[in-house]
Amino acid sequence: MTETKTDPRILRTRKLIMDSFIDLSSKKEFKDITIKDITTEAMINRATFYYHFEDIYDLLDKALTEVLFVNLNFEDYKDSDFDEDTFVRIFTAITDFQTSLSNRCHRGYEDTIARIIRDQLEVILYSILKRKHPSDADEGLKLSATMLSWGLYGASVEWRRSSNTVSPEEFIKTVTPYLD
Amino acid sequence: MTETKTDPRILRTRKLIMDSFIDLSSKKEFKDITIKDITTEAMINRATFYYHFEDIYDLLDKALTEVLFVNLNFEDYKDSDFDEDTFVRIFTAITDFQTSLSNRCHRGYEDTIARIIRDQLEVILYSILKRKHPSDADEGLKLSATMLSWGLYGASVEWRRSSNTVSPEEFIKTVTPYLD
DNA sequence: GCAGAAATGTTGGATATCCAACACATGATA
DNA sequence: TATCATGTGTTGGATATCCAACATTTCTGC
Repeated sequence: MTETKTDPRILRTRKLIMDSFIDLSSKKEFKDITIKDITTEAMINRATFYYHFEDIYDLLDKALTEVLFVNLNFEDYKDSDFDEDTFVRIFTAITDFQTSLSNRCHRGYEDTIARIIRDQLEVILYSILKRKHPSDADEGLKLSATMLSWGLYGASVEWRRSSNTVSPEEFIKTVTPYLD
Repeated sequence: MTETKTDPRILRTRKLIMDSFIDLSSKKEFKDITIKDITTEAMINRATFYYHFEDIYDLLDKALTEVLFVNLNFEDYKDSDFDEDTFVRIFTAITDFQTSLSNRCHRGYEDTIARIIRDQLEVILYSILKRKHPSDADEGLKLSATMLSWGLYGASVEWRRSSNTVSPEEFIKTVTPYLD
């Protein structure tokens, strides 16, 4: 393991910035949030922001990735099998994430959000597949993970379109019988 | 004015420490809270704690002073006269403060808390008296402030003893007619 | 009582953060 | 167009914070 622990100041500052950003984004449109707004709320210097993030889009990216990662709560089932329960939990995490975002104001960044969701899914799905088929070629596993992540994301879009007529659990369970 | 603005890192760190302490003190007895607990929660190094506070008693003192200061909300009436309304508001702030403390676990530190309350009151009362009688001797004003602060604190003890049979407002209004 | 563990304080060198200043871009106003 | 205000991004020197190590005190179990 390349375990090189990061300076706690870095963790703390990133957390302060991300928390402030998430907090602000529930009060303002993303386009109206300035870097000064964020650093003021976070009680850190503006220069320090640039020590951690390229720009505000980089922050958007990393903050959403972080939130989704927490939502997915990977630790809970990283050792479990690729069963229906795991599948349902992942799907529910996605829909929860999107619901929480719809309360904030990220209009115009749907494509960014979609990419973040698929990227995170891909990483997780690959690690599960890899454990199930340790000896298989990486290319095949990676492509499977990619396709599954697109599929899951697509399903979440479809679920949103059906506007809550059925719970995420019910929704995804209608397809799990066809997966193995 | 000797306005020398303090480094924002200092303000931020003190806030992190105090907030963590206040948070912890709602979950544990004061005597069971260690400095490591606080610094872990605050995400700061233990050595940094000692950069800001002598020890945990110093923190208790400063944290309670800060909370009481916020409760008193001095800015709101620092320009107002020493009328009944001001008097009632100060008294209410004290009882609110003590009520909030009774939910936390500071048993055994009643004397410390009492001293903090009187000290804060004294500062505020003196500034109000000084504005009302700018030309009077400081000794007299200071002694008046001291006596008033002891009196107000004593009234709050008496009010707590009467265990909520009457609101703080009603309680203190019964004596205001005798003050001028 | 005694030994081990855990908490308190302290220190010097390493590093993240701050500040002030700067150049540049953007948008509003006249 | 020109001007002013506001936001973005960058830099070098100053400073708060971190770390690891240490000595000391206080707690805990036997």
